[in-house]
Amino acid sequence: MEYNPREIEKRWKTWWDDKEVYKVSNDSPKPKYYVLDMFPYPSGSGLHVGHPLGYIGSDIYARYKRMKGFNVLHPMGYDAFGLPAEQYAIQTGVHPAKSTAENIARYREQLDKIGFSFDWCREVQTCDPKYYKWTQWIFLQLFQHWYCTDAKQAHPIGLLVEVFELEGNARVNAATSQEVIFTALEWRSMTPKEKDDVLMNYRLAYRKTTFVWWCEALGTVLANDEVKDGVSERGGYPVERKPMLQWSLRITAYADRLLADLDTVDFSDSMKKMQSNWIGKSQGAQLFFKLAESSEIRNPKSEIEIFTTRPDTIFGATFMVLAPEHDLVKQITTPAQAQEIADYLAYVNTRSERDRMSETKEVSGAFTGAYALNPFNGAKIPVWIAEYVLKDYGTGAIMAVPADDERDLRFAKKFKLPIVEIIDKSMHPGATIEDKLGKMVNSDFLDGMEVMDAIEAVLQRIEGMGIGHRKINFKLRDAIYSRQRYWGEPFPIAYDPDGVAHPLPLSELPLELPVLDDFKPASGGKAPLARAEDWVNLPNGWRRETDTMPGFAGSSWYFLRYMDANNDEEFASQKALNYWKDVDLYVGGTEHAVGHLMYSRFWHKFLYDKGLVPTKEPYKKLMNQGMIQGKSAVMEVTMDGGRSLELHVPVRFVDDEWRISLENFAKLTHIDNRFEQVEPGTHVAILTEAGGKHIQLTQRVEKMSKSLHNVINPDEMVERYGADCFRMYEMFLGPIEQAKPWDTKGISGVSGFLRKMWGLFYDENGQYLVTDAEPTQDELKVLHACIKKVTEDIERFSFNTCVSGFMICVNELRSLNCSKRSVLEPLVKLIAPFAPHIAEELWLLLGHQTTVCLADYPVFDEKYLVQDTISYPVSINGKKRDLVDLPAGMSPLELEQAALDLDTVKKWLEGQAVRKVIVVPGRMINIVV
RNA sequence: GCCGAAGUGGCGGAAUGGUAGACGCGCUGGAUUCAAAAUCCAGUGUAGGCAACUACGUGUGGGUUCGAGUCCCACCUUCGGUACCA
Repeated sequence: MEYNPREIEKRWKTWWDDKEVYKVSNDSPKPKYYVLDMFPYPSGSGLHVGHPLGYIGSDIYARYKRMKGFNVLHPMGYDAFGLPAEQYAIQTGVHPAKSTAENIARYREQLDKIGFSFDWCREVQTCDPKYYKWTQWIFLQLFQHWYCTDAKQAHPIGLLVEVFELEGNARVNAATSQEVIFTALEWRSMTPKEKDDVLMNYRLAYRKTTFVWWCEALGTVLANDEVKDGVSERGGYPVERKPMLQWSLRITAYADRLLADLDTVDFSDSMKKMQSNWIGKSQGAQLFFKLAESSEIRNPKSEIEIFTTRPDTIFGATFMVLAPEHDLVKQITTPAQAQEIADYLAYVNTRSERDRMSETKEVSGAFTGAYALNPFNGAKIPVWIAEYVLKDYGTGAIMAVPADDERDLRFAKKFKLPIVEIIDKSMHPGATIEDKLGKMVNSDFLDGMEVMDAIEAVLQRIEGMGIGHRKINFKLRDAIYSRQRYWGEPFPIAYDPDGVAHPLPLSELPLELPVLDDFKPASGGKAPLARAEDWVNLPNGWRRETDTMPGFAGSSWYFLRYMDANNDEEFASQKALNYWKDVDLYVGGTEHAVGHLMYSRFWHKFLYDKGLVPTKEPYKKLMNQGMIQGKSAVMEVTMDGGRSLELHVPVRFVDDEWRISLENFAKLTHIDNRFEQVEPGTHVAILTEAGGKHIQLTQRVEKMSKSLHNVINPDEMVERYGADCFRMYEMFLGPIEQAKPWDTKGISGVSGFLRKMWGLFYDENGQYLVTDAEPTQDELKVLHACIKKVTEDIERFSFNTCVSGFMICVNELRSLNCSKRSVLEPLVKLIAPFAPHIAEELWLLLGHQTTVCLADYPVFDEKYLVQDTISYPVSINGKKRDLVDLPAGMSPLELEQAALDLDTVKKWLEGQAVRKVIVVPGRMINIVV
């Protein structure tokens, strides 16, 4: 009987489905283990070989844990709302629901071929109303809660209203954007709309006019992490800052906890670092600078509020800078400077974010004409505006200390502003401007103090004088939660004629998307939903919110839904939540480091505050899988006129020497119309030609992508080599967390290995070879060495070395001619997580009736690994000179003597005295001369 | 600029401070075949030598150690994150 993966794999897939082998119960005496993959967005181009890498790793681990006696939850689903389906709908008129369903079906088909042990009964699709009912519900919970910074947790908004009724907001410590203090009396006299506006400043989901990233091409607002390098992450379109009324989530309320609890989770250091940088906690002081009296200023009472981490440098503050968008700019600009400021603001407006980023060394700014007073010595300091101060960070205003800040220094030099030295760093040669080192000078009462002491001294003085206070600032900003798009969750919110936002009752959830046939954004920054007038306008005169939720809404809690995916009464039952608790192993790409992971950690903490989930963190351990890169074929062409072009040639047209024939080259115009510009020999100089019949191309390792024409389809690999082989080869490529190029050639090695393993059961004549004979010591040693290696390596997610361990084992069993049941049976169990189909088939051949997936994982026994002789390397001065087999159990002294007696050693020692001999029993012998 | 990860044969990669290059691809030679594919056997870091063997070898330069791919210091390169964060 020959190894026929196609036939075997098909049969076992059906068998697993029929027997519901992978169905998981929420009711089990076994310990739980939750293995989760980051669910995919089902794109139109299907899976390429890079996508399943993490899924295979997690599937191996899930299968391993199952055989180790755990009740393993290993689900899969789809992040199914999103822009591409909607863009596609705008272009083709195909409803996003339809194209998404088709893409999901395609993904499912591809995933099914690879033999994953997913429990598909628990599948979630974020665009399914049964699912987004609960996304909407959690949003409403956020809407109906505020964050109390005293209790360090979320409380119902009703509690806040009670306090307002009793005593106003003066003593409420909350994460809030409310700036005005009011009394109980003032509260009670507010109109409903005014009250709603106040409460909005406290809600965890709130509506506010904010400067947002507006993307004209996509017709929507984007979140910070959806904007990369000044363009939209999806599509690469330009974006601009624009003030708009938007829903936001107050993630900043949880900044401190999101940072602190990183210590409790098992993420890589780099991942933790990325998150803590994103949160960006800094300690300093918030303080106020009064404006100098002047009849030219419209509002001389104003103060400028600043944030600084270096209050000690205040005597070196020779000017102040406001962000161009700062509210005070209009009020304080003097008539004499009005034109200059207007010109500068106009200039800032023309600058795209990309311009701003590309020239960070170039400073620009304008003088407002106003002066502020140094609160300590009353010195008059000019107030400027400049691009380098950001509206969203701190208070949008700074005191500029050119002597101690590089940017301030550049600015001072350019605009000829004074520079006052305040820190003597002569004691610390090599210290940089950022180092908090040196002695204070020219600084009044701080003179002579070390920087660290001066910071504390000035903080105490500031608080004593009542001009400011200590403050912790975060870089993290609230997450913009509105998208002016169709294909997302509708907000379960309606506005009354006064514009007060009202939540929909639970009984009206899910609020389903209305059916539309035109998905283009409506005019004026309005979402497509505004077109569905019957849906928007309610009988009582209220209007529905027409924005939809962003991509991260559905993905912020999906891991909880898997625990109880078909529950219509709750997002998941408390019983299920308390059984599964949290994700033990989460596998996914690094690209979600700051987006998805932060949002879902935030939602989880909120649900924890509400007592709805039992754990503070959703993910115990995070594994990052590396990218599988493609090899693309690049043709560099120089057009007439010297313009050069880089074209990606589809790799299927490329031969082994990375060339393309002229014949195939001619076909390329049908694939990419850019090739129409390129005609060989005529108006194009092609880089290298080989023999006149081919064009030589350059190989480049880069991201696998449709546009680079270097995609390898997993279906083809499975079709040709089988799923088991594909799974093992993906693992064999290298460490799972590293990026590595795909090379189809190498797969034959794994394919040969599987056939060799099969060959232990059947010879080439189809003769069944397995016997019940007693295994020899050598055979048991080979087996147990493999059990030990594989088990240890699975535990540390080193799947590539597991595969080579299997290869070594099978090679050795072959050379021992071993086909004994007592050796092969454990081997089949051992390999089952990696190659489940062939394992089931061989398990059946060995006479078992039940699935190998639930067999006990083999345990290695040290006693088979003890060696009679040990092969000792003998070194002289650390250089290996000989190798000698010596009986195990020799004493160090005996080993030393045995080494010194060797001929090689004698030869090398000739004429030299032995100074020392180092013996590590079981390891090595080193002779020092 | 800052933060993080990584630099090992022709290639993917392996190596608790203790035999560098496991395993696989590729390549070379041989067996089988009319031939090819497939399969099997042997070899394969570089240089010199018929060989035994010798020298050199883990990005570069130093250091610690009996012994360094692994630890420490400085630098170079690549990749990822971040970007005027006060």
